[in-house]
Amino acid sequence: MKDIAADLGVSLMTVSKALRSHSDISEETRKRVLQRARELNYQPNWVARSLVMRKTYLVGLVIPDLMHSFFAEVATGVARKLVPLGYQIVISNSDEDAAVEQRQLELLAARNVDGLILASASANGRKAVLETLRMREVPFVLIDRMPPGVTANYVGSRDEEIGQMATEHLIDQGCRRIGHIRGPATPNSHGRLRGYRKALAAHGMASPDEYVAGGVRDDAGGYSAMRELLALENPPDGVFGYNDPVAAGAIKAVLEAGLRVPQDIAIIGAGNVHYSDLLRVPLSTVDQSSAYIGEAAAGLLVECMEAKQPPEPKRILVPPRLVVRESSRRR
Amino acid sequence: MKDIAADLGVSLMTVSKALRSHSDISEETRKRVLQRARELNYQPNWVARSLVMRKTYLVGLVIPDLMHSFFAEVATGVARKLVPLGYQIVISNSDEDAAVEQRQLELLAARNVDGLILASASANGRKAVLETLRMREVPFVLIDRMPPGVTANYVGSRDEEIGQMATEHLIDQGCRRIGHIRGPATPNSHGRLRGYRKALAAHGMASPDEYVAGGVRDDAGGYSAMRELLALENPPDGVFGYNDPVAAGAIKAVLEAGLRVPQDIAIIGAGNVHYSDLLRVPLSTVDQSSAYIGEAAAGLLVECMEAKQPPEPKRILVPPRLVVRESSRRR
DNA sequence: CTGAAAGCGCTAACAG
DNA sequence: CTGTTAGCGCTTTCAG
Repeated sequence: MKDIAADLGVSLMTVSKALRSHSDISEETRKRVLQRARELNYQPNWVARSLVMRKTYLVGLVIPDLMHSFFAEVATGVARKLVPLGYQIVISNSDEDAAVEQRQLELLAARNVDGLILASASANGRKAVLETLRMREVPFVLIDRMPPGVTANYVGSRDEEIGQMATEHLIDQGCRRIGHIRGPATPNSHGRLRGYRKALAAHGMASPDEYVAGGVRDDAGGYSAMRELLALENPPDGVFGYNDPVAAGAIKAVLEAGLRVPQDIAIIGAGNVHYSDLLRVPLSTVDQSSAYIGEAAAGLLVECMEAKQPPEPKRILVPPRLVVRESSRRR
Repeated sequence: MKDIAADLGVSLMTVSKALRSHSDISEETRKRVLQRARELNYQPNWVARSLVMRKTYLVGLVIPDLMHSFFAEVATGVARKLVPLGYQIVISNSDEDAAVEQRQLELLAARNVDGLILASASANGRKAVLETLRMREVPFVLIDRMPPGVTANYVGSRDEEIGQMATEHLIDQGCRRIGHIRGPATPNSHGRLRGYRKALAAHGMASPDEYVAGGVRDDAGGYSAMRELLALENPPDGVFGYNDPVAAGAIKAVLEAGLRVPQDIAIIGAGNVHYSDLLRVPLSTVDQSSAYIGEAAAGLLVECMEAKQPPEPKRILVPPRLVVRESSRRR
């Protein structure tokens, strides 16, 4: 900028204003400045600009696992919304580790990101994380995981409804002994479990404790949990898996045991990961609009970032949608 | 910082040095400063620090598609290497669009990222992108896609070897009419095709043009390309798909046609996406160590960022590894 | 061991 | 319409 100013014999301020098409600069000077800037291949220094403007156009996205198709989709949705507005995304993999997450959040805050989207790994109770953010007055939106008893912006799915929908569907397909492979000890997992129980109760069906296995989140976990279920005296004839990877692992176990899906055991998952259709048996699932969750969270965040006063926290719950494929189709 | 200094009756400089455990500060003052900093919940402002230090601890990662399991793995590898060193990652989805990519790169440069890792969407010929980076003197490492005729840091896989390995394997399994579903017009795709041809030639087998279909990169593309192959008078009995999604789509088409995999048609892909084992028929593949590619690229980048003089460009080619699963096991 | 001065590259506020 | 002054929050340099 200094160079441009010197070359043109104008002041630094004139250049600064011209470059940002500020109103009070004559058309002609502006053109000259822009011209020279192009010649010198000048690009404004965003670090300096951020410092004085107190705005970095950086948004932090903290998720537990990039490789999980759900979060990759969320990230894509977030980007789709934010990039056209000039923001860039700093991504952090917390690896399901609360300590890592905490450190990353502090770093992001120290970097003065304009906002944060967080799928917290420490969702189970620990609220310290959120305190930090509030103290620093960084606008933030939680996704997917909502620590109990906090009020904050949140975008997620209706877990109880997911569990109910999946279980109802299995009942509908004629399953009489329905099992569940549950997720890790998180609110999501509890919600889906609750939905599962509720649906069974509504139909006057039993839900023996031994039919609920797991506490897992990936295909390896689903595989071994399913093996436990298969070892029961009277194994289930329908299983609702916490998520699609778990359900996929379950299918693998069933087939390995020489049984058929869905004829002997019907299986349904949740999440509609993009490769569900390509699995051993195309997997029925409850879709939770992952990309849309990302977009909605980003939209909410933009509102917060643009508002002078922090607006009232909002909750957006995306309704689930049943996707029936071969793994549960019995009639 | 000003507050801490005032509270303690020392100068701003003393605080600054104490906080960074600079050597020439008495143990005692340091402790007092640290103490007060904790009380006030002080966090250094990285924007200001970046401005004066000319170092942001930000690394840009530009990839064509986060949802593609390969790039998600690469990103994970990059993070695993860089985060412990205090860097954070700004991620950019170019969506396979050269213009978007160009704009994002310029933004990242303007942000003064310390380095860049780039899987370029404009790999086919256009070198303008790289010129930009060199002009700005941002250290960068290319991954996965190498524009022809440039010398730059590069980490990727040996595509020709991948093609050869896959094809040899099919030959080995007794396939006599081997087809290929090729990828889009990129160096990678050409390399794999070349490897395919080379392997056939080495065994004195024909590679009729009609056996090479596609120009696709995802499962939908693989599906329709396979249907073309199946419509031939004398369809192949073994198919090498450009990547795993393509191969998975091909399997779907074969099964739908009432044929068996691998008995009627053996299929192999490349990339070893993490769900390969869960597909309709567990998919044989050529592993290209995606996460390792990310780590290696990050390592190379760190070298460049830390060097005073830009070091000689290096090329790292990760050797492929055959992973045999059911989709190609015929004996 | 401590601090005063200068400046990173830029912009907001106001004066000409 | 243009320019001057001050300062964003921090660090480097060098003098006490």
